[in-house]
Amino acid sequence: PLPLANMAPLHSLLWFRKGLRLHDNPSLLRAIEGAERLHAVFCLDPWFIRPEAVGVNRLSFLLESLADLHSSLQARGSALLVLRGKPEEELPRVWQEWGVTRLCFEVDTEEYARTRDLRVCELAAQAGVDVSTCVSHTLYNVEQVAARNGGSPPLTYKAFEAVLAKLGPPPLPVADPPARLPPGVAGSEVIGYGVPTLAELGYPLQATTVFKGGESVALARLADQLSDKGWVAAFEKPKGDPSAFIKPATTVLSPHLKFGTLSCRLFYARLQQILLEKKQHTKPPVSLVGQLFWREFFYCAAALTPNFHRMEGSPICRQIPWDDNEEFYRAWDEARTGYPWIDAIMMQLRTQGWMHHLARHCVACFLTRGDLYVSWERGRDTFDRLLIDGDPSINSANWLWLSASAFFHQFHRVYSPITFGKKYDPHGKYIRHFLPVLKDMPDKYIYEPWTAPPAVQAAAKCIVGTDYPRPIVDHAAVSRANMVRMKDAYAAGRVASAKAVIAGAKRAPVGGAAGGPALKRAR
DNA sequence: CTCCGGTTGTTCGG
DNA sequence: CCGAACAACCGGAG
Repeated sequence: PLPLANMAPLHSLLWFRKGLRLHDNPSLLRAIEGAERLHAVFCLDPWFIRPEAVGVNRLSFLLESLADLHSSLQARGSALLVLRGKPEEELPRVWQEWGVTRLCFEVDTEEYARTRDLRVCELAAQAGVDVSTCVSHTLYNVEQVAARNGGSPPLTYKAFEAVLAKLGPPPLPVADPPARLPPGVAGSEVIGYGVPTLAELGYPLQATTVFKGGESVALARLADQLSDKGWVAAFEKPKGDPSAFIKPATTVLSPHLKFGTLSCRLFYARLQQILLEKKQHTKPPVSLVGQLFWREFFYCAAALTPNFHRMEGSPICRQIPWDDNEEFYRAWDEARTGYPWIDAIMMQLRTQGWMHHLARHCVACFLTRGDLYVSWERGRDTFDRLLIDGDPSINSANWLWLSASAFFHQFHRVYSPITFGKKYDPHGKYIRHFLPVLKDMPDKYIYEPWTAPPAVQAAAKCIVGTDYPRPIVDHAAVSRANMVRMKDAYAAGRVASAKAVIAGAKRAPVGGAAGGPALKRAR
């Protein structure tokens, strides 16, 4: 005889967070297994829904994604109900109101999400609601990756690739959901659960980005990007043109991967299909598959490294005494450093919420070790707010990289805010587009307008110091000085870690005393 | 300990 | 367009 509990009608609550799609959605399949009712919800958490945390472009992308998800669910006889409030309060309310017996959601490894989900799971346990989670935001389970690396996340891409080789290919996408989904709440019960407008959420301005959210858009973009198989096979990330803005040099699928409107496993599977047909193709780390692996590498490191998002207390972050220079930070943030290449990139960030990877490198290097010597955490926060693909793990990881705080340590390789962009865009089309005040500056001075003779500035209707700022620092001088400061900071770190090793050896003289190879350097 | 390789630097000389 | 010098870091392999 079946236990009585199994006889109770199964009412599933599918909680969307990332993973805003119907394709390759194992949590959705889990939720409908034997379910009499399915309630699909998204919760607008006030923690995120504030302009200081999430800019209008990313929020707009999210709302478009929710609307698209809702219409796809509607086409299957279901609906997306948008809750407003803290998940820890809203979910218990609806699972009581709707008689929910099972809660399904996708694993999210982000710091905030882990704490939130742990709390929600506790509340579910108290309420007698079963919880079921699936890994589908990443190719692999990050815990398994770390386990196969001896219990800690790999710190180099090479080591990471070696672990993936041991794990074998990632899971294939799961089947699409059926054409009809179980019913949820209906009629007057759904009133107040629609997708809100920006204004309703306290965002007075409309989005300015050209990039749109939603699973439909993501799948169309994927198909479009993969239609040129030669391009896919020849893709080499560092060879892209960061100044291309009409037709970007990369796929711009990152916001869709961030929100899960595109499954990384579907993307991976489609890439593999194409590469099988091609005799020769590029490989990780520079290929498109390599880009998915970078994403995975950074998710893994972020999920399993304590204090990953901070310098203090991080075991992998170099301790660097950055300058607390508010004016420098604000000039960078507000696109008024006086270096057109840098300011144009920051304007692209503000208007589109997306820049080419190498463009991000230039402004990140400039803010930190290259020129302004401001902490990577400040720049990270700006990116986190304004990028449409802003994802804490990947964002912090890249800032750690560019500031030579972790993963990358060749701090004497500094991007020039003048010559780097010039290589790709000698006429400054990119600068002229994002900084219209410079549109009539002659090519010769477009990257260094302060060197233009006064008559030239007057003719271009752009007087440096009045219409466009003078350079905030002398790049040649400060970058040289900063390299010395970085060298000193690294040296101080080595001294500190040597002391830590000695102290550790004194504390634990038993066991592997001779040489102590097990002792990890603490920085 | 040494040595090697590291997604994406710049500048100069040819 | 290409290689070398520049100045020199790290983690990981051996």
